[in-house]
Amino acid sequence: MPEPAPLDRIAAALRRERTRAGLSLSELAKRAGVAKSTLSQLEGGTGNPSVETLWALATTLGVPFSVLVDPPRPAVTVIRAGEGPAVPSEHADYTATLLSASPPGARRDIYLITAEPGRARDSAPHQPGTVEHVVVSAGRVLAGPLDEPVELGPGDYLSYPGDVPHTFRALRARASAVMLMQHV
Amino acid sequence: MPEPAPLDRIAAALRRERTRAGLSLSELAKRAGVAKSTLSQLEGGTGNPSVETLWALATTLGVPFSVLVDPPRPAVTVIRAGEGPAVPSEHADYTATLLSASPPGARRDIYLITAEPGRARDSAPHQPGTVEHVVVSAGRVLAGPLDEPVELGPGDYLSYPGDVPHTFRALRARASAVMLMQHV
DNA sequence: TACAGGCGTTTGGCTTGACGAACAGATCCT
DNA sequence: AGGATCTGTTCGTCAAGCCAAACGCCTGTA
Repeated sequence: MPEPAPLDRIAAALRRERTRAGLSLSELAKRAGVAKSTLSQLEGGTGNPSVETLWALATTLGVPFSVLVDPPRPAVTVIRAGEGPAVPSEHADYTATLLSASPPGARRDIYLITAEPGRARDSAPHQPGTVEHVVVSAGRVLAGPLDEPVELGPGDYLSYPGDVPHTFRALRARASAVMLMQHV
Repeated sequence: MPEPAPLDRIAAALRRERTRAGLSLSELAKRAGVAKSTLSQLEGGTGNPSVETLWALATTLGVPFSVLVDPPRPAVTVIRAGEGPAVPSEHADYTATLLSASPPGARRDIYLITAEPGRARDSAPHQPGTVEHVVVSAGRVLAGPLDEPVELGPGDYLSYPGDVPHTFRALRARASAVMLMQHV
């Protein structure tokens, strides 16, 4: 056994989301098409629901599936321009700063990219299913898959598969962009 | 019944992730502590796994739980500055453009925010567990939880819980920012 | 050819989740 | 008081998930 399933977290999440929706146990069970005995046991921490059951509950609660299995947690974080961990790069005229690393379950990283005009910054394919999102803040850039890059200006948005070779390059003047790297 | 559970998606995801990991069905079943007959049926689309079973498979595959229940998808998308669906707002000097809506499973939206100086744009709490990430592109803004907002300049990054009242306000001059709204 | 060892499938039995009904407690109304 | 109608719980039955073992298929090797 690699790791125990979070059955008690599911129980807690179910109670939490149900009360938030203002539903009684009976009502939720009825709407979801689940026996209220089943739901009662689940909220009690007893039981190991099938995907079908949990899916029905999640959809009628209007919450994504993983809310019921993944833990919560937030906080306020500020990273000032120029601060934050810089990602190593081959050449100095390109910097990527990691603003928010993928917490388990969120599967995405947020970077601030700044690049001087000149050499392109080509990237090897990432994990299959990875998608990158770019919003340009300043300057003009050429970005996207190596075989069909797109020219972007301030405010432009681009998303493309990250599991193929892709590029990022500042045109004319220094450029900056926010990049969201989304792992499947 | 509110909606059929994505049992065939789970089947497909299992096959996909397993082959990506370079594991045989037998090997994965062995490592996960699951009978290979069970896994075989699951990958065949037959069956309705319990949370325990699916959890064991997900963790040994090293992927988050929701990868197995939510769909994939990529593509190249460009939204030029000023285009894209604008989110309705109370007052006209604040615009939020939806760049990438949360595909089921990714649970995050990407917005481009522009605001004129003046009235603050306060938001009511979102779904519990929501986290917002802001990277300022231009101008100076005051953003964050209503009771402890933070002043930000170009390149600054801020993240804060979205499930409490929060605000966004341009100081002095027009400001723009990229906002990632991450649902749990 | 024969055999060993990998693969993914199908089969029978045990275990257990899901269901409906019966249950006790709490309001509320007559 | 006595229904009436909620709440959430527990119990017995049935269906189904899970497991181990046996099976057929293919590949490499003696």
